[in-house]
Amino acid sequence: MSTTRIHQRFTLQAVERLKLRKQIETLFQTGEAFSVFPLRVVYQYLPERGEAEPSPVRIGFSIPKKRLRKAVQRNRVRRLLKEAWRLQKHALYAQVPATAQLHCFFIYTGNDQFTFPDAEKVVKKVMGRLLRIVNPAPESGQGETAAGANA
RNA sequence: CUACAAACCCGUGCUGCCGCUGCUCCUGUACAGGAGUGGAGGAAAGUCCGGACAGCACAGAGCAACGCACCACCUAACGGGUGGGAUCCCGGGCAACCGGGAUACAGAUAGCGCCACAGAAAAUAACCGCCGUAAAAGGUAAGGGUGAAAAUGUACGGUAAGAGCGUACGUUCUGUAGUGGUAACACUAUGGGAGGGCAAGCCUUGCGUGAUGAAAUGCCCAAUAGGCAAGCGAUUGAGGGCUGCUCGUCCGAUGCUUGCGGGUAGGCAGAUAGAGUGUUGCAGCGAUGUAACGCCCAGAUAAAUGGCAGCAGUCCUGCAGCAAUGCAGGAAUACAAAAUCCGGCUUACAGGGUUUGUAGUUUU
RNA sequence: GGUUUCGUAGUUCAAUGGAUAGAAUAGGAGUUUCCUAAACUCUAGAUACAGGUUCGAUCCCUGUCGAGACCA
Repeated sequence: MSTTRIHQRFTLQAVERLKLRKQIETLFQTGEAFSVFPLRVVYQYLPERGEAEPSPVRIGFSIPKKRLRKAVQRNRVRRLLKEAWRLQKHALYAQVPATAQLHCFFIYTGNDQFTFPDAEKVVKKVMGRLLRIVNPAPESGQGETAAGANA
């Protein structure tokens, strides 16, 4: 299966990113969200995916112009986030079932004081939340969140 | 050599690991893997101008609106640039003049409007004064304080007192002629006229502009219904054709408008070889043009060009050294990233280089 | 990517090119009250920045900076 072929490589290819306007709009209309400063994460858990979707997760990044006016600053933050996600994504990929797909969007709400260690730390925290959403522990009540995303 | 100013140029490099993306080739299965090779800027920025390009009627006329405003040249074009003229400012010089800088530099004699306070008066002037007279009426603008600005400066004549009222020399506008210059303009001669300022108040004159912008535009695929209701209209023309109005003109009947309900919104082209760029020669004071030879130099689309580490470079500081330089330290290493593409302008910018000019110091 | 509007006290708004930029509210001090509120008195506080036109600029012009709104 294609999932296993890209399993252990630290890549971030086109099929692993959110690229379709329609997918993004449904994500923002029906998805749920939580915040881990300086990120706001919008996600949606899809229990089924088509044949043309080899990746278990599709990810998107957005840095609003409100706080970071210069394009250079926004590019810098987006690239740091992409890099941190690229190096940590396999923990999540291993937990998503082969038939499901998670759509996920990161919105940056901080200022321009942002370095690569910061990005690694915050992505690690977000990863912990997403792992509980995808694979809820039996004793916790996180299962209804995934059920709500199905509707 | 140092400091300052101006113009122009540069504005990090190498290695390792992990990634993104365009093109070519190879391997297999739509897609993936491998190899090779390209992958942000001087401002890519602000969006302030000008174009290319695109469809829109042949993109047609008038008004309105908007823009520009000394002259010539450059340019695809420009509100940009180059050279020149005029005026003003600064420095030097006794002066002629020299050097540098600035200029939205058409018109105030087309008209309207405005000019606070003060002042008699702020633009068809008359308070004091002067003349005049018995007193008035009247004449007058030399002198007076105010104010940013006060009715052409000086001299002589003239007069009751005065006044461009007259004359001369000036200031300034303008006509004509001559000389120089492509021209703006300068100089000379001569005629005529005017007398406050503001046109970045309205405006007048001359010149120019079709508006809309790649979310333009064309094509393919998917989806679909020839849906329901109301209204208008069918050559006596509903409605429309991308500028605000008018005209002209064109299209126009399975048509148009409104409401309800429903569907699609994915991809390709546009889109990266061009007013391109490097070197040398020639023409020109210069902007620039031209010839030969060489080069190919981003093309993404929820949006690539990155992350981490090491070494070096440049700069600063300290120490050693006559010097070249060496050693140590430094979170000093900027401003900022394409979004159809070009030409400008403006703004931001650590540090460095070249040339020219000015000033100072040292040596010969 | 493009179009467009606007910047005045801490805040909401005024101000034909003309003296010291005005008002409400918020702030500070005081009077009143046993204390607070209300009321009254006093007080400090601003033309986004840089040039230009003009005798004189919040106003007119130019350029920056900043804040919004709109266009599928």
